[in-house]
Formats: sequence, C-alpha cells, structure tokens
Amino acid sequence: MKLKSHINHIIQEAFVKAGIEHEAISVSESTKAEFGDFQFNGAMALSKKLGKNPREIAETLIKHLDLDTILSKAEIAGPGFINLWLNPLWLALQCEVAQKDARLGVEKRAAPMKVVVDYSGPNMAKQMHVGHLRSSIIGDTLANLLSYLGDEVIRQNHIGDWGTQFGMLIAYLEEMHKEGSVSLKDLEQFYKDAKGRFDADEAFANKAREYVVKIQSGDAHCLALWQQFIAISLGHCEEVYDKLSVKLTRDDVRAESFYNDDLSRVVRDLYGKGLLKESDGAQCVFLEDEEIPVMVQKSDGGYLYATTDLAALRYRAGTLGAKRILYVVDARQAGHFKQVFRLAKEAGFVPGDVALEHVAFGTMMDKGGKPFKTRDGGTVKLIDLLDEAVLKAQDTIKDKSSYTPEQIDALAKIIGIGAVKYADLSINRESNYIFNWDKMLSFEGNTSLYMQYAYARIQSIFRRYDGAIEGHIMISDPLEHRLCVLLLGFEDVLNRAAVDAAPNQITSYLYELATLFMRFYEQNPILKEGVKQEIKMSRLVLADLTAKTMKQGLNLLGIEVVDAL
RNA sequence: GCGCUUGUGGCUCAAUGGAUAGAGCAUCAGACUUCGGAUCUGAGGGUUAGAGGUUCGAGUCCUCUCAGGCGUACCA
Repeated sequence: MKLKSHINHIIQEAFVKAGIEHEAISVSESTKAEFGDFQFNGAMALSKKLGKNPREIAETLIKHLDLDTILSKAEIAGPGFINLWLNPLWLALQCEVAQKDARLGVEKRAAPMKVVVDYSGPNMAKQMHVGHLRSSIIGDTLANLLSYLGDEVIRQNHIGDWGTQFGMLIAYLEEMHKEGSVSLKDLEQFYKDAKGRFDADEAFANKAREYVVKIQSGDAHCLALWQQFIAISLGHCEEVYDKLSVKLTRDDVRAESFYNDDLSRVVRDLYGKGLLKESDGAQCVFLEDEEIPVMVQKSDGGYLYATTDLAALRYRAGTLGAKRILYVVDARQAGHFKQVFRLAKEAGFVPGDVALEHVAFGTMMDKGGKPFKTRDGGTVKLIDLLDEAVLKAQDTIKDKSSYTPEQIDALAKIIGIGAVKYADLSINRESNYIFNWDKMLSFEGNTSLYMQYAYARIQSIFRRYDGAIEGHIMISDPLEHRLCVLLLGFEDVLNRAAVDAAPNQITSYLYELATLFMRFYEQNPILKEGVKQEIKMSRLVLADLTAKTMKQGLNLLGIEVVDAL
C-alpha cells in the first residue's frame, strides 16, 4: 500500500478545498512518536510563496482536512508543523487486508519500466575475487526489488572475456607452448606468470598488444584457446552464483565480445557526427570541460572499454528498449561512466529520456581499514570466502545435537551466506565497507542473525499455537499502533529503495520492524494464559503479517529464512 | 596540479532542507519458575573535521581550509 500517497492525497484535497494552489509536497514520517505518525512540513515552505505566516496556512489546511477515514487527528506544532495521526480502525483493517494478500498489499507498478541492471561482470581471465562480491549482491538485490515492484528487469552480466589481458595470456601461452585443457587453479597461476612477463619485458608487452588485435580480427587458433578460458571460467562463476543464490544465468551473459562487431561502427558513427579527433594516433572524443578525452580506438587499432560500453549502451537502450540502465560498478569508475554516459547521449546512442545511473559502491576493507587481502597480500577468492562463511556459521548453531549433519549443512549455508550478504547490503553502498566476521555473525544489532532469530521466534509461536489464524486486529497499545503503521509503510520503503538504488533502506526498515515487534511481544503476550481469544487472534494476525513482511524483505535481498535455528 | 569522493559519540553505521542529530556494538545499571534471555528495559557518551554563506530552518545546499580515499587518455 502506498501509505504516503494516501495521506498526500488527503492533504491535497484540503488544499483544493481551501483554494490554495501549490506544487505537491509530501508528508514524511514523524521524527518522534509524540509528533504523530506522519508530519506535513509544507506550510513553512509555502509561507513565502503565499505571503502568509505558516501557522495561518496550517490552520486553514487543518480546517479542510478529512479526519474521518484514514486520519483521525491533526495538530499544529512549532512554527507550522502539522502532526498527523492515523485512524487505528483504518490501520487495523488495512493490515488485515495485507495479511491475507500474497503480495502483502504491495501493488505492482501500473506502468512497468524496462530496466537493465548490469552487475557482477567478472573477468574471465581470473577467478572471481572479493571485488566481485558487492556488485553481485547489490545488483541482484536491485534486480529482485525492481522486478517485485513490477518493472521489467533485464539482468546483464557484462563479463570481461575480451581485451588486452587476453592478448597477454595468449602470447604467453604460445611462448610456453602450452595447449589443451587448463585447470582453474592453473589458470590463476598462469595469469600471474603472464602478468609478470608483461610487466618485466617490454618486447613481450608489445607482442601481447599485437595479439589483442589478432584475436579481435578473428584468428582461428587464438579464438579456440580463448574459448577454453571462457568455458572454464564461466563454470566457476556459476558455482559462485549458486552458492550466493545470485540469480544470474547464461541467458543474462552479454560478454564484452558480444559487442565486437559493433565496435568499428561505434567509432564510425562518432566520426560521422564529427565528434572524433585523432590524438597521438588514437581516436578520441574531447568533451567540453573534460580534461581527459574518451578514447575509443588505440593507435594500434585496438578498441577500449569505453568503446564497448558505448556499444552496450546503444544495445540496451535501442535493441533492449531500456528506459533505465543501472551499472552496479565500483565507485572508482565514476569518472569513466560520467564521460561515457554523457557521450552516449551527445552522440544520440541513447535517447535523452533514458536514465543512465552508475550505482557506485565503495571498496571492501578489512578490520583495520585496509583493502581486503589475504595474509600474504593476494586477492581473496570469493569461493574461499563463502566457504569460510558457511563454516563459521556452523559454530553459531546453538543446539547442534538436535539436527542431522545434513540439516546443519543446509542451515549453515543459509545463515552464513545470508550473513555475508546482509552485512554488505545493510550499509550505505557508497561508503567503503569494512568486512568483519565477528560483527556479521553476531546475533546482536542490525545483523542477519538477529533478523533470522526474530523470524524464527515468530514461527515458534505458530508452532505452539498450531491453528488457523483468522480474526480481526484490534489496536490497543501504542507499540501495536506503531507496528501497524510500520507494516503498512513497507511499499513506500521499497519504492524509495528502488529509486535510490539503496538496499540499506530495506535492511534499516527490516531491523526496525524486528525490534519493534520484539518490544511489542515482550509487553503483549500472545499465547500465555489469560489472554482473551479475540486479543490472541489479533496479535497472531499481526505477528503473521510481521513475519511475512520480514520474509519478503529478506527474500528481496536474496536471503532465505529458516523457521528454526 | 586538476577532478571525484568521504569526514557524524570510543567503534560500526542511520538520518527527503524540518522540531531536542538517531540506532547498534562496547561500557555501566536493571528485568528471568524463558509464549526461544540468541530477549527486553534504562543510563552515560555529540560544537555532525574547521570557518564563512544561502534559508523561516543546514549533518544535508554553496564557498574556502584541513584530513583521508580514489581517479587522472592508448588496462578494464
């Protein structure tokens, strides 16, 4: 339910009745319980425009406010705040409706938007490392979220299967006379060796650059070797996605190489539009007020990632017909995307009304605030990190004796992976993220385990009760009132998180929901003796809606819930 | 040098331009014949890096300073 929209509508009606014209101003959640459920601060903002003092405007508004259905009370406070209370009867009824609804009252968008979410994007020359974690889970969450809200989501895994590093690998391969199948671990070491040669030997580096052009021109021998790398590497990625419950499949793969045939056309079209300029033998676009040009073709004829990104942008906006394109990529590439997005629009590759957003995220750091590395300074393989998470999660299971080994495995997987994901998703994605096992596997604070515990505790109520949950909600307690308001605000939170591409808004909400329910439950017994049947039912319905909302929210984050832990 | 970005209690983080800046961890003090105490209640702890400015109102917007991170054309 779009709770705020309903309230905004009532306010808007009051303005119309009062004969005041203004641009819409939305209510916001009250900052304190004594200020009601929502507050309207628009009177202050309108004061200058209308030439009246804000309290006067607020008084006029309040006179015309419908306080009979959704709202039950309105008060003016301070310089002209209007504090609003929701009608408990209406709240109760709406929560009942939500509890019976499979979508919990969350509406699907009337006008779905076609959205491309570009995320994960591992490099095929190497194994996935922790650097891919954030993109993979933030991107997957955004895709889940937008899809749930009714958008038509197209996931795109822009895997790095092309570029100079492959020239390097193939040049090294030839030098080593190595052919045939290469195991994954070998590939990792192989990359390191090749890189070592590349950095140390200028002649080799030049050869590698030549080979880039060679694969780009379709040399059969090179291509065959190249495909081996891709097959092995993609298989590894799928193993990681499976462990992570990230919903990327082969169908979502649009590799860099997918755009190969289009690259020369991109350059030609830029030339045709008079945007291209040769600089030191390279083809560049110099954007106004930009110090560094966008280079689309190197002096040796090879293309660059800007070229591929331009081709991908055109494909996504044109062929796929996306109206919003999200790039879930490390914040360090902000400069690149700023330029490429701008150029894509100036060159007419992407229509002006298509939203291009770089969903940037910060670097993953260790406890000491240093970039996350292994003890010897190497990159941490993602698969190792996930396996460690599952192992550590086993230790958090309290009563291991009551489970079979299989159950413990299943539980540990859900808990461990969930903890890794929740910890990441629960912070503002733009700041650097400090990775801390102890914190993420704690039962205290805004953690996955606290959420799991809260959920399991509600499920345990239902196990004890073991009957049909059918009845009416009767709000008789301030905490109960707040709980209902919070529950009905679910859709507003999801929408806002979707607009801002900010999963941490969902986790904040879920944590608030869980703690509020715990407090409510502490003070309002459900199954204890002496609780009247009607009250018991009312609280069971509320508990059920709370649990369902938690489950749905966690599922959007790609986290499963368990009924007991 | 230039550009982007961050700076909020001891620590990790919140906060559409709105009221007295909120949580959690840690610390201290409480509640238990547990509807799962892996819980709940309470307390202390802040000049939102600093200085100006815009505004009825600034952690939030603008300018400058300081500090950190990142980027800075033939890698992606």
